Amino acid sequence: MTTSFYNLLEGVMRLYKLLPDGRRQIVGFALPGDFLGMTSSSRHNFSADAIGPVVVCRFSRAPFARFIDDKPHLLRRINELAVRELGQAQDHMVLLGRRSAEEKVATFLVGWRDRLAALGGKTTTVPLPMSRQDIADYLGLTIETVSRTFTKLDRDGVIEILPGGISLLDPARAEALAAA
Amino acid sequence: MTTSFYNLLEGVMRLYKLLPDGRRQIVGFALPGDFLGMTSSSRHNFSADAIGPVVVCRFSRAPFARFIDDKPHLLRRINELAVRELGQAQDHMVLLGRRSAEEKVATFLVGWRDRLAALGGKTTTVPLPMSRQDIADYLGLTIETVSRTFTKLDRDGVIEILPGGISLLDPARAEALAAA
DNA sequence: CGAATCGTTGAAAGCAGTCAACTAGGGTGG
DNA sequence: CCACCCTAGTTGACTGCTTTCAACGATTCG
Repeated sequence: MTTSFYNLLEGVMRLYKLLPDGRRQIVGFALPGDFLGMTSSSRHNFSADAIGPVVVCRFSRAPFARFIDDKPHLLRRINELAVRELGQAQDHMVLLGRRSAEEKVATFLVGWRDRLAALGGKTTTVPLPMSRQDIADYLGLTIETVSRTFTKLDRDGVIEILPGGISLLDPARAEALAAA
Repeated sequence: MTTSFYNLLEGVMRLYKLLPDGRRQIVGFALPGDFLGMTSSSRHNFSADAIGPVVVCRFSRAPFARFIDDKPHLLRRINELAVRELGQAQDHMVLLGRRSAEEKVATFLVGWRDRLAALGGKTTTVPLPMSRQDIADYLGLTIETVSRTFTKLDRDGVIEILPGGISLLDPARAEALAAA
């Protein structure tokens, strides 16, 4: 596995791991600006693929490592990035281990909105380029449970289901469900 | 939170996060040689405490950061550590999101045995210094489910429950359940 | 010897999973 | 143009794994 480092410039990617029997856990979604490839270096079946068209900036591993050696400043930056990702991973463990389906979905929607907002988008309408199966595999649920929970949040007036996304009708209530 | 870095020299610690309502997720156990404090720097309620007596080597954050700046070599080491932890975190996400209670417990026992073995211990008898509640909060289960699963594995001849630990009677079967 | 804590076990409930049918778009080819 | 199919998503009925509630046993400690 001669993987490389990537900088995602445009599009959305899913990062996941597979069990031998096919069960999948998506460990994260990547958005433009995200840095990929740190973790795939270590052993284990780690995969990433695009959701829709993407533009990436690819760095061969070895040359990149050499390049970094000369720039301790850059290494620090990489390190901060790894630590941030580690923190996000820990947050996600809390979600997977200790939250209900409704909390999971609400947390996902609010978090996804915030990430898109940070890239400079509107905050009420939230596009969801990934499939329900992707969301299910990210939240440790089944596709049916995700669908039912979306419907419930819609009926409750928290969100409105739109083609290709949702609208956060009641952000406060959604954030309450996501309360960390 | 002026936390510091720590190097655990002796003993066992639990690292966890709490939800506002008290739900707890243990994100990892630390053993001698483990490096703590990278993630607690970032915001969020992150806690760590000792399971039994511990000996740690403490580094104040600021001086340590300055010290590192002069040693790019050391920074690389730290970075590798962070990446390794990130990989473990991803493995644990798979466990929390996609595995059954029995698989979770078996995976935990095999993994814990391997970590102890790496520190130079026997491999058949596995001491478990943490409580059932700790194990439950690590695996995203309840204490009752953990207890029942232990009992089941015992009845099935996979393990033998001992005071303060277990014996891996059938490592092959346990590893099959933990199959990653 | 209680009192307290930890762990185990049982019975019942509930949340999410499974199985299956149905709907809605979207693309293709006749 | 429309019939057809294929995929994604929704919904329903039911199952079942894990949780919840509760009692009991074991060990420790004051």
